[in-house]
This record gives sequence, structure tokens and C-alpha cells, in this order.
Amino acid sequence: MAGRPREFDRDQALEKARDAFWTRGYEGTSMADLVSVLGLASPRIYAAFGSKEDLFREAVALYEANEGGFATRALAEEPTARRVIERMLREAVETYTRPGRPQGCMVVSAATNCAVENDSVLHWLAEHRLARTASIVERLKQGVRDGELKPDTDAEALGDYYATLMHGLSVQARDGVPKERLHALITVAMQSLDARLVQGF
Amino acid sequence: MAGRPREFDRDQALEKARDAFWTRGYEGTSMADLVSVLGLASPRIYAAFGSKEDLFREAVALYEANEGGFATRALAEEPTARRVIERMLREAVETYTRPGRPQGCMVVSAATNCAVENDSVLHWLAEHRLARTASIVERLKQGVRDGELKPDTDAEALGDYYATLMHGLSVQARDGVPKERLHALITVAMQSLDARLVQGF
DNA sequence: ATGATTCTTTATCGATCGATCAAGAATTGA
DNA sequence: TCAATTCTTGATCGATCGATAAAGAATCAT
Repeated sequence: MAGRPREFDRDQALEKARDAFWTRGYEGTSMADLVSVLGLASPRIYAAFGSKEDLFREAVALYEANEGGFATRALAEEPTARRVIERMLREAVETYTRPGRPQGCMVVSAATNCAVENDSVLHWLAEHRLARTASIVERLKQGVRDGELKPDTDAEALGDYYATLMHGLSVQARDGVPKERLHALITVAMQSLDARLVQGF
Repeated sequence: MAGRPREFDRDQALEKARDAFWTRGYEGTSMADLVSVLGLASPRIYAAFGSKEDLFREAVALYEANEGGFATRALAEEPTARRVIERMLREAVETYTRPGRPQGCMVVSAATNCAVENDSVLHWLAEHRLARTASIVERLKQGVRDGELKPDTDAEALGDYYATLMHGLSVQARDGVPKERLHALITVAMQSLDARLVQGF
């Protein structure tokens, strides 16, 4: 209550920070970079977001609520495990290779090599990846219970397999492998699931 | 020549540097860290290796000549594409999860999020990854020419697929997914190749 | 109008970054 | 023996790191 109103758009600044962190990672983006990208003096950034780490965590949350939320959306919206997996992988490729946008997955690449003092950030992102892996495994187990997948399916192995592939897609996308090749590789990968499908489900 | 002889073992120092960079990455390992890990004052490190970047490149070369050389070795030593791929993936898992050793792949994780001034290091590692992908694709194309794989096999897609999976394995290993689960996932992935195999080859 | 509050601006903080200078110690070749 | 060369040691370089102090400007509540 009271006080001088903020002159800049906080949400817009957060989007710029997300793109910077997505492109360069947590440690690869310095406060000087953020000052330049956001067009804001550092005390304004600290007043609005707390610290560089707080800003990063908000930026990741924004990423996951939008571009990075394809897995969650596929899990929520697709009726079968088969459709969840394919949509997730296809949208991952689209997100990771969008022209004029940061390449790859922010959760995979923003904090893989960190100094000791930023281990908390590194572990936080690792937990996100593990949670995503677990949710995929759970969905495949559900597919077995539903009768969509053959009863002897190793759902954990299959889920680990698709999660691993998705994390690899991020690396390949950042290395500049074109999206057509990534889609072709997904076509190969979908055969593992198709082989476990119960006919006529 | 002449001059005072070096008092420390350069090769041994390089191994320690490789492990430090493997664990923490290029930027995540500071000169102060290296001074501590190698037990050498910084002027001695600079005298022996030139610069931090030179030391890193030597460390990566050492990694690739030993622990990280499983792909090259599998390509050189295994008689069939099928055996190359499986050995490569299995040895990747063993290397990435060895107890008491740095986890994951140094080439994948040591420089994914870098500041602008270290882009050269980042691109150098990316080229290594792309070269590895290309060598896998080439081996699968050879498998098609040999008659080991069905003539209509998309060798590029299949090679991209296994390269992507291997890069994902590095992420999973660093996240602490146990090696048994990674091996189980490879068993799933091998089915894509087995489905393309010509019977009785 | 005025006090309280919040934001903006300018300058700068101590710590750490990668890297090096200068002096002394130890070796080689002549 | 001694000049030339290389390594080791201790101190420290300028630049950059994330973060903040202090003061002026702009708003709200009364």
C-alpha cells in the first residue's frame, strides 16, 4: 500500500529473464547480462525479484507454465498412453527447435555444470527432471492397467526410455540438429511403444 | 633445454583436472578449485598447461582417449552394427554410473550452459557430439550396405535415435537414476534395431 | 499539505574470476 | 665454475561476480 508505482512491466521483464536463462543457463547469465537484457538497473531487478536465484526460479516456473509444459499438458489432455507419449515427444521437438527462440529444454540445460555454491539450483532442476520421468512411468503403468499395453510390459523401463530420449532431444536441438531429423528419430522411437500395444484397444 | 626439472607429475595432474572438469564442468571449476584439487600453485598450472581453457581441452582429450572412448572402441572392434550399438550403450551406462567416479558424460555435461566468452568451448564440445552422431549414422549405413540391416532402413534416423538416447543417458546418470534402470531402458531401445535386422545374417 | 512508503538512480561494496610479475631455487651445458 | 634456462613461490593484477547503501523522485493515506 502506498509508495511510488513500478515503472516497468514485471511480467515482461520476467519473460526476458526466462529467455536469457534459457539461452545461457543460470551461471552463464550474469547480472550485467540481465541488466542489459531487461533494460533495468540492478537495484530495480533486486527490488522486484529478490535475488538472481529467486529470479531464475521464477523464470523456470514461467517456462514450465508455458513452453516447457508440453509433458504436463499431454498427460492431462490425451486419452491414451500412446497419444501422450507421441504428443509429448513431438511438442518437445517443436519447442526445442522453434526458430528465433532459445533452443533445447531450459530444465535440461540451464544448470548442468554449476559451481559448488549453486548446487541447490542444480538439484532443484534435477528433481524436476526426475518428477517428469516418474509421471511418464506412472502414465505407462496406467496404460497397462487400462489394458492399452500388454500386461507383461515393463512400464518403468519404457518410461525411463522415453524420458531419456526427451532429455537427449534437448542436447541434439541445442547442437543444431534440424527438427526434421528429430521428428524422424521419434518415429523410430514410437515403434517400441507400438510393439507393446494391445490390438483393437 | 636445461633448466630446473618439474617437481610434479604432469599426467597425474591432468587426470585430477579431468575429474574436476568432468564433475563440475568448465565454468563450474574455478582456478582456485584446480589449485586445491591438483595441489599446485596457479603459476605452476599455467606453466605446465598454458591456460584454463588449454587445460580443459587436454582434459577432454584424455577423457576421450580413455573413459569416454567407448563409442570409438565399439565402432573399431565390434563386427556388426548390432553389436556396436549395444556395446556402446552398455558401456556408456557403465562409464556414466561408475561408483566413486564423476557421473554422466564429460562431453555432454561439461559445457552446456556457458557465458558468452566461452562459446568456443561450448561449440567445440558440440562438434564432438555431432561427430559421434555422424559416426554412428555411418556405421548403420554400412550395416545396410552389408545386408545386416533391411534395405529400406532409415539409417540416419536410427543413428540419430541412438545418439540422442546416449546423450539422454548422460542426463539421467547425473540425475542419479541407477544403472540397472538405465540398462533396462537400453533393452527396450535395442528392439528398434532388432526389428530392422535381416534374419540369419 | 504532509508523512509514510515505494521505486529509481548513482555509485560502489567485498569477493572471486582468470592470469601474471618478480624473485629465489634448481638444473643443464660450456 | 658460471651463465643460461626452467621451475617454484608469494604477492598481486585488473576485471567481473552478485548484491547493496544512500539519496532523490513519485505515489498514497490522512
